Amino acid sequence: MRSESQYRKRRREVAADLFVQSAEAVIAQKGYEGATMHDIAGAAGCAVGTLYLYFKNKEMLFNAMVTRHSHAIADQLARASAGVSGPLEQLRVRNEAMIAYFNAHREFFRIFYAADIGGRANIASNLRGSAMRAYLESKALEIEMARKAQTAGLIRTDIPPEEMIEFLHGVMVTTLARWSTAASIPPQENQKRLIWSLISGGLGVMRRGA
Amino acid sequence: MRSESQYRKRRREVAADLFVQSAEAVIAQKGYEGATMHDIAGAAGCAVGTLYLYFKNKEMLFNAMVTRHSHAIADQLARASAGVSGPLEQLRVRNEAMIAYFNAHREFFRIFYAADIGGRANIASNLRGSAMRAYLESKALEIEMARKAQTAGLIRTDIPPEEMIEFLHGVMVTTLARWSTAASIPPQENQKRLIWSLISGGLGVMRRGA
Amino acid sequence: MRSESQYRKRRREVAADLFVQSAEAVIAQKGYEGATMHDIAGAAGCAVGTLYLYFKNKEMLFNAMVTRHSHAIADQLARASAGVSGPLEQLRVRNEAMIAYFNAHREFFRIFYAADIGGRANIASNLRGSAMRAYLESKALEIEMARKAQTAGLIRTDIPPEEMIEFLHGVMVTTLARWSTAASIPPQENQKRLIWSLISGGLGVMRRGA
Amino acid sequence: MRSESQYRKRRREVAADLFVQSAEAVIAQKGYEGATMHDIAGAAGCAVGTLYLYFKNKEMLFNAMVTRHSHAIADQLARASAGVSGPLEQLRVRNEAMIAYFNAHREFFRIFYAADIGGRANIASNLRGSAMRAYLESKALEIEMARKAQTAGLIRTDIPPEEMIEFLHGVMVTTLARWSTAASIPPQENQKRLIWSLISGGLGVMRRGA
DNA sequence: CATGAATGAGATTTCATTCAT
DNA sequence: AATGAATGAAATCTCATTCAT
Repeated sequence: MRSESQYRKRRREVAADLFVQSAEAVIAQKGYEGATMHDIAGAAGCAVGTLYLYFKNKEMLFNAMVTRHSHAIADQLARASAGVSGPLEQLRVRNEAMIAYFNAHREFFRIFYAADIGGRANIASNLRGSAMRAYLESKALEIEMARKAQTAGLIRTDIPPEEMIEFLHGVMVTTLARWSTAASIPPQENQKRLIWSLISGGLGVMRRGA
Repeated sequence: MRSESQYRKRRREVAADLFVQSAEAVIAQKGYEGATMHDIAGAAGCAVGTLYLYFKNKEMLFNAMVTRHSHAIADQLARASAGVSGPLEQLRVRNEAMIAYFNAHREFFRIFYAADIGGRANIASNLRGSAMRAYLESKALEIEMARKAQTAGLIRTDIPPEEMIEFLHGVMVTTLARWSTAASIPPQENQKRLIWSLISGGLGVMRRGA
Repeated sequence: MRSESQYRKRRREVAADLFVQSAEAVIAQKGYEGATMHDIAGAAGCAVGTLYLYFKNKEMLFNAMVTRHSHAIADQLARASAGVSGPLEQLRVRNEAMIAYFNAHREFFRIFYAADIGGRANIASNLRGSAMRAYLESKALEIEMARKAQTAGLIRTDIPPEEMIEFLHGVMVTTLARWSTAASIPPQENQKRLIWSLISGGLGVMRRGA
Repeated sequence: MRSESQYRKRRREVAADLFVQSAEAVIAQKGYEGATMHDIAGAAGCAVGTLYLYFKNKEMLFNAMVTRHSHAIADQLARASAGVSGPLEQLRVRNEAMIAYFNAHREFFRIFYAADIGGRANIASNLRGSAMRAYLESKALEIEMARKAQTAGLIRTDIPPEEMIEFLHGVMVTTLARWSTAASIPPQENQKRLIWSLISGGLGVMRRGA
């Protein structure tokens, strides 16, 4: 009885995952509005009606997609910075983990940034669920890291930590977004080095007296 | 005859401008797909059919919108950096001009970044017209400035100038985008100082030996 | 300007009427759920989208249909009983007017009784607008007539006037409903005589002593 | 073997009854089209597929529902009038039996009258099975009773017995239908008295000379 | 017998676009 | 030039029915 139910649950989970991935592929290519439920069903190899057995409507399917990635990313970042000491070093490895995740799920990023940055209110507003919570918690954590790094004299102190984290995300996001649509991409190690280098020192404007 | 034609052309231009602005307002609020031609006509105070006298279809109306801003921005940036000497200083004033433009046309930015960064292939691909050309020329100009700044020893040299300009744009874009949806925004002078400060020095990571 | 607007309004009214009539014909044949918007558009000789220019949705089209008839019936009955004196006589002519209306709009009746008597809560509940108001006012008027007829010693007094009017409606309704689906119908004068005869005296059960 | 089969048959009968009752409850609340097979299965505590083991499709389930009640009603009426002598008295007790049945199965009535009176052609037409036969036989019986009552001088003779029976049914049906949706209902004895009183004498219009 | 996941035809509704006035 | 009524393709979502387990 119990194991039967467990089996069912598992099967359902696997199927839902498949549908989310198909949706991802289609939406990445055609955009949210451009992707029809028929397209998605076609990509998943099922009938339209089947999608509605797993997701109440198109929006919920989209939400499920974002939620899954949000949680996965939060997990990855937490795992990456777990064994690391030093707030700046933590920020760095989190950044690298993010880049690694990006390289594994490039399609998702075009969608996410579209929704995140310019997004239509309706869609963006629906991220407020657990996905948004995970995102905000993750960000709060990093702001705390930045603050500690400032206190420890590891980074400049003339800019509030909130702005620093936003800056850090911004650099990563735009760079990844650019790569997500690019024909060729530098190897992952170079990506990490370049992005972190820019985050660390920006244009590296020389002091006049130097 | 000629002046008659000129007058006509001018009138047409003015009307088209009105429509583009109306479209901008509506699209900023409802997104590209969410904005109907009826909405836009309503906002402009004309009938739907009239829009089609000025733009072949919805996409061309969108294109016109982007094109106008692209050219306006290119103009503003060129004008700003005209009387300035020194490549780094030129980059800085261009950056400030961009921020000024943003503050004057905040609505447009949400649309543009959505289309530019994560955007639907269909729309993004349509930017290839004169808008894209203006954008690319402007970017090429700035890359050249960065290269000169490197040669002049004004900025670090371990990163190719192309990446530097992308970085510069990225920081500006994400910051402006964040502000474009924010409830309250810092005064323009602070915006300029903060953004340039981050672009110049990033997190300002301290050298160990220092 | 004014006359232009008047003309438009009139045209709209006429078109809406046509659509309502088409809807009526189709719904009478296939029932509310069975009648598709495509069917109705087909019957009206227009495209589906056109229906939505006149009615917000299927339900509002149905509502418009009922409302129009409700008002028309109330008008007819009021007109019929206007020049008549004597409460019982008034009830009789109203009854005849109803029968006349039925003969002119037989299709509508099958729909109305379905909605009125057994109807799905959703649809019935939407009759609460002006249609329901007209219906209830008309009924209240008749109850008052029945009361007066009792006071005047024209009809029996052992049954409350409310029940009498419900009875009167019931007899008329079921008889008309039966005829509305029947292959052949008695001539209108016979209809009136038969219905009123039954309403007046029922089965005419003889008193035992008689 | 035989008893085994008997047992099976009996079990099947019981299950079918349960399903019909569940369908009744759901349809009464949501209407025929509004009630989904899932709803009904849910109400019955079985899976959708199971319903299809007992009824070929939704329509047959509906038919089974009507058929069962038709037969039950016919039985009740026959039983009620069995020990009664006098055609008019038979009609009266049958009427009372009907009212009793109604009070025991109020939900069913809203459904039945909807289908019977205004009903969708598709459903109404499907009553032609044994349900319709039972109904028509019952009606024929009552027409014969009315004819006898006329011959015996118990009721008026100026109206054909067929019309009288239709009238009798009409009064009962509309009154019961009204009560089936009403918030409060008079006690059953009063129901019987009121309905029969109206059937017997209608409005009781006084002869002028009286 | 029972199950319920899967199917896909079909219904409602929207909206870019056209064209007669 | 301007209008806005009309169009109809296409999208979302529902639900009766089937069938492998």
